[in-house]
Amino acid sequence: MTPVNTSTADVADQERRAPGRPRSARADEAIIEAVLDLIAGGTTIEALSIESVAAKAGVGKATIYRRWANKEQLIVDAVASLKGPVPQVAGESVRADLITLVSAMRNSQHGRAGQVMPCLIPEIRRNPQVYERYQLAMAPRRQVLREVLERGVRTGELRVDLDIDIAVLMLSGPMLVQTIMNWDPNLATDGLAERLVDWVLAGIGA
Amino acid sequence: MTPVNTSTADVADQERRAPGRPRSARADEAIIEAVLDLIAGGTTIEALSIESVAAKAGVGKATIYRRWANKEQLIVDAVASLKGPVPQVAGESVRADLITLVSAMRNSQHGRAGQVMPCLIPEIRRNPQVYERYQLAMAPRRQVLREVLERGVRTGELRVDLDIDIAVLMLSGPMLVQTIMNWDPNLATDGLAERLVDWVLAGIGA
Amino acid sequence: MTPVNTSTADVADQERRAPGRPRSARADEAIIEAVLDLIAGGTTIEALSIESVAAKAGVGKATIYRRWANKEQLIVDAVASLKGPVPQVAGESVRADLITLVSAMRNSQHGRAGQVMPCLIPEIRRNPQVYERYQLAMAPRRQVLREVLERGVRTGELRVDLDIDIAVLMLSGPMLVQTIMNWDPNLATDGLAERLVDWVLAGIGA
Amino acid sequence: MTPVNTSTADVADQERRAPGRPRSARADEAIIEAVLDLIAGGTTIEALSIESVAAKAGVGKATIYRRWANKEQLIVDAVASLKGPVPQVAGESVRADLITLVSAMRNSQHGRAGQVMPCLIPEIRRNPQVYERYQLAMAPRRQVLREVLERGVRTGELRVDLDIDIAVLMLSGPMLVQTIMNWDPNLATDGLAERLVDWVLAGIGA
DNA sequence: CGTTAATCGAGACGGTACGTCCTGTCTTCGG
DNA sequence: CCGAAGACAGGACGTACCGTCTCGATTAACG
Repeated sequence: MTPVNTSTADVADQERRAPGRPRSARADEAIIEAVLDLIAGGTTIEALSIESVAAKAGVGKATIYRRWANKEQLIVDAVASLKGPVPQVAGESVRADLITLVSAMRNSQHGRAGQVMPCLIPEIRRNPQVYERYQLAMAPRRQVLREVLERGVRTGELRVDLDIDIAVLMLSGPMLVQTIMNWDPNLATDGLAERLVDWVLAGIGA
Repeated sequence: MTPVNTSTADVADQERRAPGRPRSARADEAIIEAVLDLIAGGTTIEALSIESVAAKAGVGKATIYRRWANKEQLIVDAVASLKGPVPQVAGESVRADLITLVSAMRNSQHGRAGQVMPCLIPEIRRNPQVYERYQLAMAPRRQVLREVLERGVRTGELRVDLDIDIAVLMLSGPMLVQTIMNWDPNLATDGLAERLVDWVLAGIGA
Repeated sequence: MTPVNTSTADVADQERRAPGRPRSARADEAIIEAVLDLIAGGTTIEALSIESVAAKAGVGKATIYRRWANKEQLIVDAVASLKGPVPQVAGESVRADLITLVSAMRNSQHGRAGQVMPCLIPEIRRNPQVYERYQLAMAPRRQVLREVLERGVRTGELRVDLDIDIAVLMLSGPMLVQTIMNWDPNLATDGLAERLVDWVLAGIGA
Repeated sequence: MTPVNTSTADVADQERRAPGRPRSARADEAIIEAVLDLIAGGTTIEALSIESVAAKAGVGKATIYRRWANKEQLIVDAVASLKGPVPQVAGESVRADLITLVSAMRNSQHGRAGQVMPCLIPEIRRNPQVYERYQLAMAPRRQVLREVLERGVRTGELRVDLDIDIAVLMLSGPMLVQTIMNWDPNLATDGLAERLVDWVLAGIGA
């Protein structure tokens, strides 16, 4: 109905520009920045009101609603905008690379991103659009992890019959539940990456 | 100030009953049922309004606020009410017991509980009270897992230098992220417990 | 749909009171007072916002909308509340009584009522409900005028074939257009009542 | 600041035309027509939005604001555009001429003009500019009435001590309040002009 | 005949108010 | 004292307009 989020970028492949005054890129930035500042400043995600975002960004409410249909869409976009760069690995030993990646996973949960992501979990479950967007943002990170594992199989550092999917899950899952939900309060996250990787490599059998 | 959650059950050890009309147990049940029905029926946790709960339960708003201080407390209690029994293990092989427990973890995420729990994650992070309550509910389940692992170390089925905390995290984390967030959409959860347990036992090193 | 303006006074003839907390009489007064104060304070009738009324009255917006469906209804009620008492006549000479009544018509257009009434004319024309209410408020005043004229006919001070309706219109119309619209800017309203009554009594024919 | 209402017509006496593209006369007409259509179509004057006018006229909002500073100015111009011709009198008897003029007053309140004029009363009271403009539009009509009355005094048809100002008010006021506000719902406006003129000529005294 | 400049339509901009909904508290009555 | 019912002050929602602005395109007269 309302042409929400039909930014000029989306029609960049067409020659013709939309009629009327084009949307302000400054407004886009100001709104996203306001969302992130407010959340980082301690505002709960459900206490985050569009009105406060508009006020903080120095923007009319309509300017927000012209771009995003609701709060969730806005927050998802805001979060997507602060995903740091995909972590790079040294490529020497598989163990070192895995530790790098698992540590990066922990670190990405600090700062602004870490405040916001857990709040999106209910939305991820319920809204397929949000879920898809989340998977899209995660894909390159997961791919790096897969490549390290595949390299390990090739170089003989890892078992030849390794199921990559399960291995990715085994390396990501524990660190995520620990950082996101503080799963085991007695477990420090500081040296956790090394311990996890070593145990995963060795297994726990006798 | 307001005697929130001072239900008759909490003062059952006292001889003296409170004066006046006792609280209706039917109201308690109706309210909890209304919350669970609404959430299972697709209502977002932040879209869940006390007014709709009161209407669905056929109860006045004050009757709810007399028992719970706010929405979160109510939801936590509602969720706590549907925790199934702590899973029992056969006690024969460690591997079989672990599979039983990890599968139980998956199954508990189906039905109404599975709909509700992920919605609490933001609350768990923010509200220490909710977090404590959640840990309390999880403790017996985790304890069963620990005991199985400890038994495995004693019987020699598991390595003697096993770090129980890490092992618990490695067994719980992957299953949780997969069931709660649908972490890897290409990964079926059906035989996942066996595969996870086997990989954890064996490790992925060459 | 919403039970607007179903105040307790309207069901006073019924024995049974409405369930729930009764509406606050203090809120009623505060709202009406706020409207009148704002208008008297120079606020245009179309610039008068429900939000400003609520703020001035120290009342939630919902408390206003619970009683009045829209701004016009509210203003009409506010105006109706400040209609002064129906003017009393001495009853000696018809001329003196007519002057009293026509002067009262002028005076009622001063102060707060005079600021508001003209603003309602568009509404009076368009909204039958508002029109009816206006006629109701005017009826007793018009009745007094009719009675003076009828008495004049009986006592022989006025012509026996006098058309009362036309006479009322002739006495009211000129004063109203002059006070409401400032019809003739060169015409003072000070001694106007006497001049009008005398000319009406005498006619302008040779 | 903004050159509002500096239409080409206003500078017609200057030799030099303004540089750039001249204003579109079609836009002027379309805007005025849109205003009148909307008001005649039942839109309240305060519900009349510039946006709806622009949409109906197929014109940009700026094209309206370039010509009129605000809504009131626009409406006043729109109303002024539909004033009919000043009524002409036969010049035979004063009574017949007065009836003609008073009837004309009634007729001018039918059609679009009659729908619009009452809506301006609040504006007339508040805005001196609007009031002046209104008086200007009324002046020629009032002048015709004055001339008939003065002629009546000269020819002896009216009393020599007639106060023309009061007489004009007495002839205009009743008809206006009756047609504009439907002052007395039991009074038909059909033969009203004759009855009013006759009563005014005769007076109501014994 | 190309420049210049004000116009056009369209529509985004920062705001304000709308009327609705919900929050957590309160105030009434009857059980 | 508890129950339902519902009013209370407050505040966010998403919509509609306000009056201003910025676009690319159009349209004359001037040079």
